[in-house]
Amino acid sequence: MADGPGSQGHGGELLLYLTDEQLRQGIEAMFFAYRAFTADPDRILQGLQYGRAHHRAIHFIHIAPGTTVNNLLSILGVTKQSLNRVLRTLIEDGLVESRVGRADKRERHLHLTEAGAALEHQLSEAQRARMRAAYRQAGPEAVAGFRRVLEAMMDPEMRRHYSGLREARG
Amino acid sequence: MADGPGSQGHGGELLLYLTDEQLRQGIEAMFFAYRAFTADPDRILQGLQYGRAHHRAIHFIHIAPGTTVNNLLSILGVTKQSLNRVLRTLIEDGLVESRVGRADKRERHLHLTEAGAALEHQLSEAQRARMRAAYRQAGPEAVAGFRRVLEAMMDPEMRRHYSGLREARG
DNA sequence: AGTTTAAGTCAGCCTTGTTGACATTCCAAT
DNA sequence: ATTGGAATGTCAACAAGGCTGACTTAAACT
Repeated sequence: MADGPGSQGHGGELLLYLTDEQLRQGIEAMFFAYRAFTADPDRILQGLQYGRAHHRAIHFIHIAPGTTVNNLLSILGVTKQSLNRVLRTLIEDGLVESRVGRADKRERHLHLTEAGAALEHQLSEAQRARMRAAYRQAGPEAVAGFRRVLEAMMDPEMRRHYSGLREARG
Repeated sequence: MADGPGSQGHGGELLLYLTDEQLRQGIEAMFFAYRAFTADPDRILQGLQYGRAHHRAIHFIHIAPGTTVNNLLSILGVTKQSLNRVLRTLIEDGLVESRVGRADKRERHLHLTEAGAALEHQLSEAQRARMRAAYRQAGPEAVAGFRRVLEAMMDPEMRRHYSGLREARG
């Protein structure tokens, strides 16, 4: 505990960044950063009838237009009952469109309407603005490290859903 | 969208890491990584009667033993009613001790009991294990960048509560 | 003495997660 | 053609953990 990260002990940086104290600081940084990261969209959604769950659904429908409910379920990691409640209000409010599948008519393919895309843009722009500012402040090398650590932290199954890898490494 | 991060266009890395697509990938990486990051403690708490709210309280009481209820409130960013519900069960279950302040008897100073410290260690070790693995995989330079970006992303008021800065820069 | 502050409590509401049971629709295999 | 299973949707009930508002108690400040 007394051995802070600034210490220039014999171990050098190669080992020092793995001390419990360093790890604890990383844990706390994740907590505070994630809180800030969700704060802006939360503020926007507060005015409407929506919450974070709606944001997540809108985001992933935007990323993967035409995705099925089942696929969205596995990405979001919630029950179909939870997702359905959210999805129903979004469809009722005309933000999301549910199209019956052609090949498999049991499936519903989800798309954003124009209004849905507009809200998506508003929400994501708020998040992008914060991330853009953080990226600018930290610099490109820090950003590369940031991404590497986050990717290493994900569960392998979740990494499958993570579109960043497809684009970045493809 | 067609311009992935791997593209070696004329802009070079100095500008390319600020494209909307890059930012979107950062946003998604935060989402999936944070989910993984909280999954392990959540699993442990599921067996007990506790949730993520209890974990947060235990964490910050561990970091700042003797902290007052009001201080904890401002760190966690919840209402006293919400915190009180959590705190009450932790005190009843003998994980947290509430001591009347000496200088100001209105204040209650919070401490973990031995049992509380044991649970804290179990929870934080699960998180440290994941972070340690990610840090190892990404390397020290990536870790430094990771921390820089997270710190830049925090709200300034939250940065006050963030103990990493005190230790790292002090 | 009167006001403010710290903490706690009660009641009620909302969002978002959970189970379990069940209906419908459709594909696919027998 | 019928049956089995998969995908979807719905109803009901429940819990965690946020929130607001109103109110009390005790202590400290002015």
